[in-house]
Amino acid sequence: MKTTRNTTARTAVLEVFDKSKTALSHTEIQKQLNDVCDRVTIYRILDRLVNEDIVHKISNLDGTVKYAKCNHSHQRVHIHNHAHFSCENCHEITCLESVKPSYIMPHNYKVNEINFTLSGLCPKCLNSNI
Amino acid sequence: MKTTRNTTARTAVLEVFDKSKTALSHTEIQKQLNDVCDRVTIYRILDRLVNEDIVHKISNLDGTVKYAKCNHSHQRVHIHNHAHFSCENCHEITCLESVKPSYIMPHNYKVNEINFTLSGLCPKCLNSNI
DNA sequence: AAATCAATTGCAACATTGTTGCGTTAATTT
DNA sequence: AAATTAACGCAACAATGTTGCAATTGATTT
Repeated sequence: MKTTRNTTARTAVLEVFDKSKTALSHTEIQKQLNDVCDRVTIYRILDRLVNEDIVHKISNLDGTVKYAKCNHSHQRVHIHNHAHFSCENCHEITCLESVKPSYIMPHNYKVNEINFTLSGLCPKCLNSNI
Repeated sequence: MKTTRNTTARTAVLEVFDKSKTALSHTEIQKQLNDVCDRVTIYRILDRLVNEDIVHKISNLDGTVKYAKCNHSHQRVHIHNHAHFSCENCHEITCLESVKPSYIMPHNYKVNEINFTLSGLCPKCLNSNI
């Protein structure tokens, strides 16, 4: 079977996530890593982290893709059904762990996953900007 | 001021939308158009149609972008706050006009737009596949 | 500690998707 | 029919993501 290894690049990526309170794009991670490893390696590390359920992938409204570390230390099984907030001003994406939408589906659909993204102004920009 | 023109390419794109019951990607539209116009032209037409509120743009979970014609003939003001369903099997995206999530936001956020995408199996694949 | 094995990496090359500038074409107005 | 300018085609570019392969390195075994 495949075992996963703790490489320096992987550790560096995880450290970047720990330092950040918001979700990060591949490019943002690359800039913070400052040539620790190749561009391609970051893509592969992110793929692995997503598969291992350590990081989750967020597709934003504007087509950008970001990644955030999951905080599900206490949960056995982890479902990414929380909401994300995307700020139109500073473009930061934050997880709204507490926001879980309720909805009623038509019959004959089997829902496996939901993605709920809200956009607008985050508290920081709402206060400073107006 | 800028006026919008009814060109053959634009008409052709709108016809493709009318023929389709699901949301379409740029590539899908291009294939159906069969060299009616250039690739770039399709991008520009789609941009315009989105601006004119005739078509809405859907960013999918997997990062793909699709477009669908709005049906809001009867409404004065149109808000795209309905849900979309993305089938994991056939990859079709359909608008779930009736599904509107309810949710409670933390304070200090100003929500301007929401994107609610569900994925799983659509009725067609749910019946035929299993 | 050295050998082994496979997971991981770097590099180069490629694919896809979307954008921009500019000269030309054609839809609409007069 | 002529004038105006929105829309177009083309070429070139940019961003993002993928793939193949040889070299490297982390973990395990001897």
